[in-house]
Amino acid sequence: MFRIGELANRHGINTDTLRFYEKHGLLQPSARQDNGYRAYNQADDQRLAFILRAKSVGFSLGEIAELLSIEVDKANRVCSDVKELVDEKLVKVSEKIAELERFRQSLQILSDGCCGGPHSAEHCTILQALESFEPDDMQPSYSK
Amino acid sequence: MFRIGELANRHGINTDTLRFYEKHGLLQPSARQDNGYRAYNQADDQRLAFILRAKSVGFSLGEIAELLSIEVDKANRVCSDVKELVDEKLVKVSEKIAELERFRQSLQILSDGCCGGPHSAEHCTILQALESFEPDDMQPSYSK
DNA sequence: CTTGACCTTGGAGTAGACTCTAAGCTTTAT
DNA sequence: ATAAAGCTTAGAGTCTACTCCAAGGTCAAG
Ligand SMILES: [Zn+2]
Ligand SMILES: [Zn+2]
Ligand SMILES: [Zn+2]
Ligand SMILES: [Zn+2]
Repeated sequence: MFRIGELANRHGINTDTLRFYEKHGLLQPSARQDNGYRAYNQADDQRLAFILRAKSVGFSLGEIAELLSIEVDKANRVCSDVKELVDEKLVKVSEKIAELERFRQSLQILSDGCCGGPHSAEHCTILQALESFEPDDMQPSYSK
Repeated sequence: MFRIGELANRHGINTDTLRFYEKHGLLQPSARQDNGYRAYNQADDQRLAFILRAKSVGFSLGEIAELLSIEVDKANRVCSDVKELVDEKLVKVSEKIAELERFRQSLQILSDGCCGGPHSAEHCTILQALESFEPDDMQPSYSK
């Protein structure tokens, strides 16, 4: 049995984070001590490890909640349930990468065109581009 | 001279967004009509276009404010001032891409290891990985 | 017995970029 | 004349993932 500080410490996180996860339904301590302190057991520790691993591969807390709900009901769930979540996330991450890649390319083009020296900004190609390019000539940001 | 609705319409944005930009110092209407309505002129229209183009290459509103402060004082600024902002952003965007690429790779490995079929989730390699692998060791269940 | 570390709670603050609401005035169309 | 559309303001709400704060209870050490 660990108290909140011990558990937080073992995982290198803040006690506030643990209370935050609790409030959002991700991790309830399995018991309370007589004095009201949260009491976490081995299973809680493993659940937290699961949460942190899922975070480390990019899942949001909301997505982790879905993953956990499958995990605790494994026996009645199938691979496709799990893989679907992973693949949906893969799509979201890939789309975000694609958007950032467009930004990167546009910024690189902007950067490459500018001398970067003590040249007056009145003729700076970066400012000129931002002043007059047509939106279609630049990669538009996608709106969700 | 345009009223707020017209300007918003011409640029495909919301009037609230225009008021928001104003409150945050990005775009002040050059005048007010007698009835108190905001009156935007051609220069305001161009400044808005600048803002939207900068947004489309990934700049945040705070960064756009910096860009604008250089733009309006072009004569006393130099290329390096401008390029510096672009290059800093390029670094930030590249870092974010790198992080997302790591997520993508981990997710891909997770996805590849799972059959995705009607197989019981009790033996799902994705759940097993999240339950027990160290984040750095995330590997497919089979080796290629 | 007091100090200090650790725990409790509810609630507020942060960042970013809007988006919406309420209450009310102005203009346009019927 | 009246209703719809558009404008005004200040301020609140949204989303994500914490992080911090205040006021106070608990516990081991000196
Ligand atoms: Zn130059
Ligand atoms: Zn330049
Ligand atoms: Zn399977
Ligand atoms: Zn599986």
